[in-house]
Amino acid sequence: MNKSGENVIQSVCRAIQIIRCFEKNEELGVTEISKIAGLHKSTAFGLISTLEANKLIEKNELTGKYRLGLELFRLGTKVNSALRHIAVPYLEQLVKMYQETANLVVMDDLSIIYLEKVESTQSMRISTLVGGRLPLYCTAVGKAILANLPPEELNSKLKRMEFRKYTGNTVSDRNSLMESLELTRNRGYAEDNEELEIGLSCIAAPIYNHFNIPFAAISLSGPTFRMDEVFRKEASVTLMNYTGEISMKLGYDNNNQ
Amino acid sequence: MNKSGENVIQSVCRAIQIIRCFEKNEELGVTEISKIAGLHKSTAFGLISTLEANKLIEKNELTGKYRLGLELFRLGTKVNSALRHIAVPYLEQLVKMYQETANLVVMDDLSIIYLEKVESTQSMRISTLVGGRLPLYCTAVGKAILANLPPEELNSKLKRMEFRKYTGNTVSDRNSLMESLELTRNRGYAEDNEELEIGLSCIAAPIYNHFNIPFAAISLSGPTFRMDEVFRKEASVTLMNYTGEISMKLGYDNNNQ
DNA sequence: GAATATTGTTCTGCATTATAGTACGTTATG
DNA sequence: CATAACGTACTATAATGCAGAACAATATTC
Repeated sequence: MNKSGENVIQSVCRAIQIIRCFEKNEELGVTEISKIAGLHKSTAFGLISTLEANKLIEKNELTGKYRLGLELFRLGTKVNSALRHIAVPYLEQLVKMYQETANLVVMDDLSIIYLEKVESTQSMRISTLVGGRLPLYCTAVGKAILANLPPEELNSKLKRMEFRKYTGNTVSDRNSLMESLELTRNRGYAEDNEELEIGLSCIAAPIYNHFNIPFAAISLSGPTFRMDEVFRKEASVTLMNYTGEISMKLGYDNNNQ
Repeated sequence: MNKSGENVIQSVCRAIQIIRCFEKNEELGVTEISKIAGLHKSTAFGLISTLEANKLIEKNELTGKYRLGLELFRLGTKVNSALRHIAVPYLEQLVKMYQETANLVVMDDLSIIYLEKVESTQSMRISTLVGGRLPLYCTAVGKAILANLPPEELNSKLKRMEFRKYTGNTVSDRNSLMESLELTRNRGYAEDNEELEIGLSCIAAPIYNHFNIPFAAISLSGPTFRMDEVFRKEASVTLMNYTGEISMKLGYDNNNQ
C-alpha cells in the first residue's frame, strides 16, 4: 500500500513515470531522467535498462541519450483497434464526399482524444493531431458526446469542468453549455462554430456503446466559409448515418430514435 | 540479476508482458491474463491494478474485463514524433501529386514498421497498417534502407535473415537479394515489384541519420498497372528529393552523392 | 433456483527484489 | 590538463513485491 491509498507497485509506476518524462523531451540522459522523475540515479538506471530491454525506450547511439522506443508505438497502435478499424473506412468516405478532414475521437474523462484522422487534400485545411487532447465543451465531437450522456454522468462532468474562453464563441459557463447541448440534442448533431479557433468549424455525431451511451464521435472539420448552413445540414445526415452503422458494427443494437 | 543475465526489474518486465497479452486479445480478465503470462492470479492482479491506475489498461465496465488504455495510445503517438512531423507534409504532397498511398517507415532490426501513411483517395488502393511490421527483404522501403547500409551492418543482418517466398517475385535467398540491392544502389531508389503481394508495387527512398546511415524510408505504393516504368522513374525523383530534404531537416548535412 | 464452479479481490507473512549509496571508468567542459 | 558531470557496476540492507490462502462476487450447471 502506498501513500495515495492505492495498492500499486512502486517500480512499475516509476517505470511509467520515466516514460512520461519523454512527453516533453524527445531525448534524455540517465541523470536528466532521474532528476525529472525525482529518483536516485542508480534507481533510474535500473528502470531505464529494463525499459530499454523491452524496447519501450531506445538509446540514441550518437548522443548516448534515450528516447521513446518503437515497441511503445507498436503497442499504442493496438489500442481501440476494433473501433478504429471499423471507423476508418467511414472517415475516408466522408473525405471523399465532402473534401474536408474527418476525425475519430474518444472521450477520456473531461477531454476527447483524437484516435484517427483522414485529411482533406485541399490545401487550406484543418490539421488536427492524432493523440492530441482537447476539452469536451469547445469541440463538436465533445458536445456530440456530452449531449447524449445520461443526466447523472453529464452532471458529474459538468461539476468538474473548468471553462476557458478560446475564442469569442467559446461556451464558457455551465448554463450556456447546457443550452448548447439542448440544441445539439434537438438537431441530432453537434456543431463547433469557431469555438476553439477562429476560422475553424466542425460538425460531429456520437458513437454509442452497448449501453447506448456515447463514448466516441466522428467529425468533419474545415474552414468556416466552406462549412455553411446548407453544407452542415447535408453532411450531418451522412455523419449520423455513419455513426449509426459504426455503433451497430460495434455490437450496439439501436432500438430507439 | 535474473536468469537471462540482464539486470532488469522483474515487476516492470511482468507489467510489460501483461500489456503484450492484449496484442492478440482485445479484452482479457484477470485469470486469463495470469494464465497467458504465467503469473499467480494475485500477482497479476497487483500488476493489472497498477497499469489501470496509470491508464495503460482500462476496465470494460460491461464485461468486467480489461483492454489497452488510452494513455498507452497517447504515449505511443509521442514516439518518433520529430521524424513523423517532418515527414508527413511530404507524404501528403506525394499523394496529391501521384494519387497513390504514401508511407513512412523505420527499420527495426530485420523489419520495417509503418509509422505513418497518407492514403490515396482512389478507390482501388493499397491499404497498409500503421504499426504493422514487414520483413526488410520483400519491401521497397526495406531494400531502400538495406542497399545503403554500411557493409558490416548489412552483413550482420543478412546472416540472420530468414527468407519466405510471399510471391513468385520474392527474393528468397541471400545472393538474389544482394543483386537486387546492387541494382537499387545504382538506380538510387528501391522497387518492390509484386514481391510481397501480387498486384502490389512500390517505390521507396531512404532517409539518413546524422551518421549518414539510413534508418527510415518513404514510399509510394499502388496497383502494379498504375506503377509502370515511366511512373516509377518520374515519381522516384520526387521521392529522392523529399528524403533528401527530410534527412536535412533531421540535421543530416549531406556532403556526398 | 439451489449448488457448484469460476473469477475477482483483499490480506498477510516471508523472502525476494528493488533500492540507494558508493565507487569506478569514461566522456564533456573549462 | 584538471575537473566536473555522466553513465554504469557492485553491494548490503531494508523495503517491497509476491504467493498462498481465504473471501466475495459473479457465472454456470443441473
